[in-house]
Formats: sequence, C-alpha cells, structure tokens
Amino acid sequence: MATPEAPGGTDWRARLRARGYRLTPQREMVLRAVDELGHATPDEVLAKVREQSSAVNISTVYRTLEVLEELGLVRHAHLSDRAPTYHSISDHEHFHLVCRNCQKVVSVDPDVLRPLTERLEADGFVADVGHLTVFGHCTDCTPTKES
Amino acid sequence: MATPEAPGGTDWRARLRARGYRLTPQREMVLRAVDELGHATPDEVLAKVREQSSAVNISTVYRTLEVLEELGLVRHAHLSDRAPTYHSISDHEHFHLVCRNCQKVVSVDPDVLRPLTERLEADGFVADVGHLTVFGHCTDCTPTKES
DNA sequence: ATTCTTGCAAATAATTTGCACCACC
DNA sequence: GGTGGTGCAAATTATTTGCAAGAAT
Repeated sequence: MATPEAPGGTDWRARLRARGYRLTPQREMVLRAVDELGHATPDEVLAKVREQSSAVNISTVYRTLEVLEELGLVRHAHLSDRAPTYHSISDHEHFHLVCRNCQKVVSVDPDVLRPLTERLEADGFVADVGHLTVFGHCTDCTPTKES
Repeated sequence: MATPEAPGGTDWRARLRARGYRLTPQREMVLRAVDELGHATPDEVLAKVREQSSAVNISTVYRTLEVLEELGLVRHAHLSDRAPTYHSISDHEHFHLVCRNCQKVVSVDPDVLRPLTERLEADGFVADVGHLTVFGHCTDCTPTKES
C-alpha cells in the first residue's frame, strides 16, 4: 500500500511550490500517514503522524488534508454514515463498497462502473468515481437485520 | 411529492404499534414534514414541524427520524459532504446525483443502476440503492474547477 | 525580510444523552 | 397506572477559526 517514495514520485513537492505552498514537515508527514494507512479519518491520521512528532495539532491535519486534496494528492470518501476517510491517490483510482453487516470495505476498479457512468454522461452528468461509496451487504454475511 | 395520506396509506400507524411504539403527534408531524419537504436535514424538518407546533424539540426530531427509518418509512442519504437529508419512501425508491458546480440534486430511477447492481451481486454484494449518492458535475455547468 | 504555516484555545456545528415530567395505551 | 416519549439542558464529537509566534523561501 505504501510505496517508499510517496504518490506521484517526488513531483508533489514541485506541485506544492508551483501553487505557492510551502513544503513543511507536517505536510510530508500527513501525506505519508495517509499513504500508509490506506483509509483513515483525520483523527487516525493525527495518531499516525504523532508517532513521528507528538507536537502536531489536529487543526493542522485538517488544514493539510484540505491542501493535499486540492492538489489532487489525496481524496476522501464517506465510508460510514459518520466520518470522512482520506486515502492517497497513489493507489490507482477506485470506488468503495461498504458492508453494513461486517463493515468490510472493498475497493473496486472503476471499470465496473463504466456502464453507469456512460449512461449518466449521455444524460449530461459526469460522475466523480473516486468519491463514490456504495453501501449494502455481502451475500455471505449473516443477512439478518433487514427492515 | 406529498400525498395527502402519508406513506404506505395508513398502515404505518399499525406498523408503529406492532413494534411496540406509540403513536404521538410528534411522530405524525415529523413524518408529514419529511414527506412534504422532499429532502430535508433534521434542522429543516424541525423548522417545518414547528410551523404546526412550536414546542417540538430538535432531539425529538433526531429520535423520531431514527424510529421512522427503522420502520422503513423514511430513508436518509448524504447529499452534501456535510449533513444527512431524509426523504419519505412514498416517493418510489431512487438514488441521487449531486452536481458540485450548481448543487443541483437529481433523483434517478434505480433501473439506471441495474448493470452495476447485477455485476456487484454476481460478486456477492447487494447494493443499497436507496442510499446511494453520486457526486459529479453536469456537463452544462461551467466545468471550471477541475484539479 | 516577508509571508505562509502552525499551535493553541476558543468558537461553531451537529448530534447524543440523562433525567424529571407528561401522555399514550 | 405503568411505560414509553418528550422537552430541556448539558455533554459529546467533529470541525473551524482568530491570532500571535515560528519557519520556509
């Protein structure tokens, strides 16, 4: 999941500069944390970052995630009714399935969405595939709770 | 959007009782509000309810929406990165498209998802179509902001 | 040196909970 | 009358913001 040298090789540093942002240790650490964690909430990112530097503040994490997302280095999705999670885009783009029974999260290739996205595009709507999360349940989960 | 007699005809009252819940004015008002508003946040539901009774409390709205959803009378979806919205299921089931440019929300027939849901089912996953929201942008919106 | 960033604390916003009182069955 | 439901206020949780001090260019 985590490549030694973060997303997009090294050029994200250049990308930062290009947009007038500064390169700070906090930004490096947050990006690495997201990359290593896979899918993580801001809180979890903070915890990971603090393994390396205990002085980092939660508000910095929020601000940094915002910047990184604006730069296209990370994305967020809503994998539970409560709490966004961030993931690096070094993992190729994907959307998510979340099982309400076992809570398992599966990353799926965008190709599976092709028929849907094409249909929507024909109707004038371009879907943001990377942000999509489909809730439901695995058929092999005890399919108990059903209203 | 709002049928005179709320979702499922009148039998939702029976359904309440059947599960040991009591029929209260608050529950009737919240259900009617959701039905009339189309898509509404708890706050908006409260505002609507208060048109009829100013004494109703926000915590009652939260508790009531939870009960109504458990009974299958309403559903919620996340139409913005921030804030769930509730809608009555008297409107036939649908999923949502949300444009990040113009903020427009479009309700779409589940049939459009058929190819996707079938593919996912083949892989052992049953999608909760009614909860799905696809973010993206209309092609006729000024397609400016793109990272 | 200049200006962007950060840490900290306080402000918001959204939702939940404890509890005494009230109303439905 | 007993029990579940409600209002109210306080507690949580999540996120944002103002600002002075610190750091990157």
